[in-house]
This record gives sequence, C-alpha cells and structure tokens, in this order.
Amino acid sequence: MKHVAESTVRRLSLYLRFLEDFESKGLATISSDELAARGGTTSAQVRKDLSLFGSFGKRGLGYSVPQLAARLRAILGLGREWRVVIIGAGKIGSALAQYHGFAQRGFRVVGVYDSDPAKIGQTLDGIRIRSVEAIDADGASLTPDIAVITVPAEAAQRAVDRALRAGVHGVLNFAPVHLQVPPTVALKTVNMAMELEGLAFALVNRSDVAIESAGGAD
Amino acid sequence: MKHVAESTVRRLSLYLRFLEDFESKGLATISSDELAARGGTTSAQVRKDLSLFGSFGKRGLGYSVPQLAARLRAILGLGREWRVVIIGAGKIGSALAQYHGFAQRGFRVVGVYDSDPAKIGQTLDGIRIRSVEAIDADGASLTPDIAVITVPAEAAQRAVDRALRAGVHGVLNFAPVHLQVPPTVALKTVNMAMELEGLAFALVNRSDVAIESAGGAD
DNA sequence: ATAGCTTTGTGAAGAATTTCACAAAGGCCC
DNA sequence: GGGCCTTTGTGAAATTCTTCACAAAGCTAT
Repeated sequence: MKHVAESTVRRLSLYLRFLEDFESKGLATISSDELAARGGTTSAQVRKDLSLFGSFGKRGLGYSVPQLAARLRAILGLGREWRVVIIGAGKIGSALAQYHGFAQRGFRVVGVYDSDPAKIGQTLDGIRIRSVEAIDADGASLTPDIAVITVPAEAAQRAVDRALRAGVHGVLNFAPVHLQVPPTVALKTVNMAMELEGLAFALVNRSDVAIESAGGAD
Repeated sequence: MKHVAESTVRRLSLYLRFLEDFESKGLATISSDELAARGGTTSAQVRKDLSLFGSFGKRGLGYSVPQLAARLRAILGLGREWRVVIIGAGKIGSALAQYHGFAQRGFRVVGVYDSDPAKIGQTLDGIRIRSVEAIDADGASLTPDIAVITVPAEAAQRAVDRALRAGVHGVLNFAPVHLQVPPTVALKTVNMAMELEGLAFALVNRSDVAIESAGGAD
C-alpha cells in the first residue's frame, strides 16, 4: 500500500471520534464537509485521506456513519485488544493507568511498573504495581504490545530497553527525551514542555497566531 | 519575519533541552551534527531551523552552548513568566498542577478550577481549587496567559470560552475534541487516544515502521 | 426517464518542508 | 602565513503534503 503520512493517521483517528459521536446520536450519513468542519480541515482533505484506503462514500449522499466508523476502526487496527504496560507509576503514569477511556478503545493495561519500593505492591485500579526489574520476566506471560513510558528522563531509555526485551513493538513516551529504538518499533513521544513552549512562541510572535494541534517530531 | 513552521518550533524546543543538558555538563560548544544526532534529525535541518532566526554559529567550530541556549530561550519566549490556569482538577489536571518541571521553565500555575463541589476548596500544591464559574471574575486579578484544559470532552468548549473571557491567549487542550477559538488565540491539542491509535495503526501495518514523535493536526 | 441538485473520488497544480551539496569562514599546526 | 581540516549558512533540488477543480455518480422530484 502507498505510504500513509502520520498526519493522515491522526486525522483518521479524529474522524473516528466524530463518527462515534454521530453514531450515538443516531445519524445515518455524514458528508466530507461536515466531517471537515468538526475536524478543522477541508472536505478535500477528508476525501483524500479516506481515498488512500478505498472508496467508502456514495456520491450525492455522503458516507454511512456506522459503515465508515467500522472501516476506520479496521484501518486503525482497533479490531483487537492491545495489551499495554505502563512503566512509571508517578502522577502521570497513575492517571493513565486509571483512565478508562483507553480500555473503551481496546487498549488494556496489563501491567504497571515502578522502581520505588514504596510504590511496589500497591494496587492501581486492580493492578498490582511491580518492580521494573520484573518486566523482562513478565514479557512471556503478559505478552504486551505497547509500553507507555512515564518515568523521569534519566530512566526512560533503560525502561524502553526493558520493554523491548519484553516483546513490545510500540512505545508511547512521555519522558522529555529522544528515545533510541530499532526501526521496527513504533515510537511516539508526547512532550508537554514542548507544547507549552510552542504556545509561548506563538504568543510572543503574535500577529497571525493560528497554531493548531499537537504532534511533531522528537 | 518569515513564517516559522510548527515543526521547526518543536525542534527548537528539543534542541534547547539538549543544550541545557550539555550546559550542565559544562561543555562549551556543540555542532549541528551532535545536536541532530540527539534530536533524531539531520545536521542540515538543525542549521536550517536556526538560520531562520539568525546566524549563531562559528564555522569550523560549531555553536557556543550557553549562547545558543540563551538565543533559543529568547526565541521561544522563555524570558518571562507565563501565567497558567488549569481547568479540570481530575487525574491529569492534578498531575499537571503538581508537576514542577513546568515552573522550572517559567510556566507558573496561578489557578486551578473544577466544577465538582467535592473538589472545590481542596488544595493542590498550595493552590486552592476554585469553581469554574470563578474563572471569568478571576481573570482581572490573575491575568492568566495560558489555559490548560483537562475537563471531559463535553465541558471543554465551555471551559475554553470562559478562559478566553478571562484574557487567555494560548490554550493547551487535553480533551479529545476540536476546540473553536478565534484566530488570534494559539491552540494546541494533546490527544492521547490519538497517539495510541497511531501506534496501533503502525503496528498493524508493520513493514517499515518508523514513526517518531507526537504532533499533528487536530 | 430526464433534469437538477448534491457530493464523491482523484488527477493535477500549488505550497510547504526537507535534503543535498558546496562555497565561505574559522581554527590549528607547521 | 599557507595548507589543511572542520563546520556553518544557504541557494537549489527533491520530496511530501494540501488544495483545487471537475468529471462521474447517485438521489429526488416531476
């Protein structure tokens, strides 16, 4: 298949969210124009994005909401359960472990790890926090797909290395560092300091402020 | 000045982080190559990014670490204090309110708001949680620059509208919705579900997995 | 069944961003 | 000071992403 840009995937994910909204309201069809309006893009962009994967609409009518939603779920790989381990049970890690929105979308937290002896053994939303050293050994039984890294910057690379040994193929990194992973591993970094600095930049260079969304490279 | 791409700003922010690292290690100079290696880019990209703002290096030698760091801080608008209000004192909001990394970089939390009567009046890191309804009135005394939105999706637009009335010009949104703001306001959205779905997509389309970083459009 | 209105799907054009590649500059050593 | 090595700054080329614009389809009403 043709190469799919990261920005396209982000938008698909966004479209899916609106579709689910529409679905719950019982609407049957939606046009690329409506989808675009809610997503802050143009209808041409919506159609281009979708056209990468096939042709899902009906001319003159638009898209069937449930059908398109199902297609997007399939495209995004949401038809299965993704097993997630969270490494770092600090404020952010704990918040994520307890956030049920993930479970709803098929991301199931199967393990939480920390290095602080005071935290190890505590329970977070039904999951016992274990020592980071247990990750390697747990890999075989937990078979995690994705690791979420919420440890301090200094510990992040070690945490990822462990996660990779445990069989993880995707990493969502919240530590403010650029992590080294083999090219077969998908890595995304969310860096809140970077977002705030982006805002600061926009504010001091006020004139045609029109930034939108987060994302970028790390 | 020439238009600066968002991706450039993200990278500048990243470079600054490395520079601070180097600074603390006492290194005097750094080359675009070294900066690139740690940032996962190319040296040409680094030089291009910096060249938008001036010419800071010495040929044959590289960049003076403290000088370049100072320049980047000035460019990114980190020379002053940014006053931040957090709207939504749930898990994520509380975690952010207590995260001291922000204060270090000049982002000072001056107010925390929630709509839950059980939370109002409680103290978070020295700041009393107040009712969301107080935001409008507080604007004049708190003079916030930036609002961080950590309320549920349904409440997000209302929260932003309040924040704008309180005088905010930048918004960092954690709610999974596309917010409407006037074009003079800078908006960034961090959407964790979107990041996870991006990973899921990369994992099911495994072949040349080579995603990096978060960011994009919302 | 035809006319009229709407909306998709998509090549082609345009804009933005990244990479290339190299001349110009600076330091260092003999 | 001349040669040599390194690294910047930057036009030009290449690539990637977005927008344009329009023919092809489908529905509705008559």
